[in-house]
This record gives sequence, C-alpha cells and structure tokens, in this order.
Amino acid sequence: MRTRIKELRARYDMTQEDLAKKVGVRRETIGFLEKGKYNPSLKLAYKVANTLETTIDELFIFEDSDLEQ
Amino acid sequence: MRTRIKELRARYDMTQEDLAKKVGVRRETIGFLEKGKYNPSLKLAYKVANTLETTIDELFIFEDSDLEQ
DNA sequence: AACAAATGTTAGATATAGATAACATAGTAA
DNA sequence: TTACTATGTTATCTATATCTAACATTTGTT
Repeated sequence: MRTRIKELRARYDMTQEDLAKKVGVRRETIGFLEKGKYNPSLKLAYKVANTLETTIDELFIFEDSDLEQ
Repeated sequence: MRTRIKELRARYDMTQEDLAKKVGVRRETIGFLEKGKYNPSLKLAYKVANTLETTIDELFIFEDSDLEQ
C-alpha cells in the first residue's frame, strides 16, 4: 500500500508536524504512514484524508499484493 | 461511523461467515464491524470494500462527531 | 413444538497501531 | 562554522483491533 500523503502535504505546504497537529496524532505517526510502516485505522485514514481535502480512496493506493494473506 | 456492510452483504446474499471467509477474518469481526463496535484497519476496510465490489468511501460513512478527539 | 442456521455477545489471549521520548541525520540560513 | 528546522529512526509502553472459543438469542423451516 502506498500513500499520497507526502505529495498532498507538500501541496498545502504543511510539515509532518503541522499535519499531525491537525489530525491529532504524533509527528512520527505521520512519518511512519508516509513510509508505509504501518496500516492505519480507518478513522485515522479518514481524518488525514479530510484534513488534506481528499478521500480515503484517493489518498491510499492499494495493490494486488496488499490482498494476500 | 456507520457502515453499509450489512446492506451490501445482503445484496450479494452472503452470510457474515461467507464474507468473513472471503476477507480472511472471523465471523465475529464482521459482526462487530456491522454493529460499529470497532474501527477497522485500513487494510481490512479495503478488503471488505473490494469483496463487496465497492470503495472504502462508499462503504463507511463518517459523521462530524467522528472527527472529535 | 423442535431443529438448524445465522447472528449476537462475552471473556480472555495475542498482535499491532499509535504514544512517548530520545537521538540521528539532512538541509538551510546566519 | 553554529544554530535551527524538518525528517528519519529506534526502543519501550499503552491502547485496542482481531482471534479464539464458548454460549445465547433470533429467525426460519418442518
């Protein structure tokens, strides 16, 4: 799974910390998300998408390999 | 947050167990999701949406109150 | 009625998301 | 150079999603 968080965040000229504050999580959490280091909860995914004025399906891109297991 | 899982599952004439097997989780997990008893991971949300041939944003409906905290 | 299938619900265990704090690294500006 | 800001990364901790197993309740069918 990859994400367009970094791309959209840059478009809004926000730092990881700016986004984290708006979303209500830690800066590291945003960093890990951008790196694909974990699989967020749906609620967090929604909050990030909402903050970046997009949808979950636009923000997170799944690939076939994500369906395995 | 509410979900249309039950509605779509009925449309495909699937039991909770049928859906659970396709998605790779337990029947209870689907039951709890339908009841809004917890907040799934993005990956699980995607798998359920994919199995029901819809998108995450169509399947899970957020309300303003979901943004609090 | 009685039986079966689907769903509800609970309790305890395990895996992992996310918090926290700390330190490292890269870039930029004085 | 120093200093600062943004990001990377690690380790430990806590909260919670999900598993597992069991039993209860509902609903349909005979």
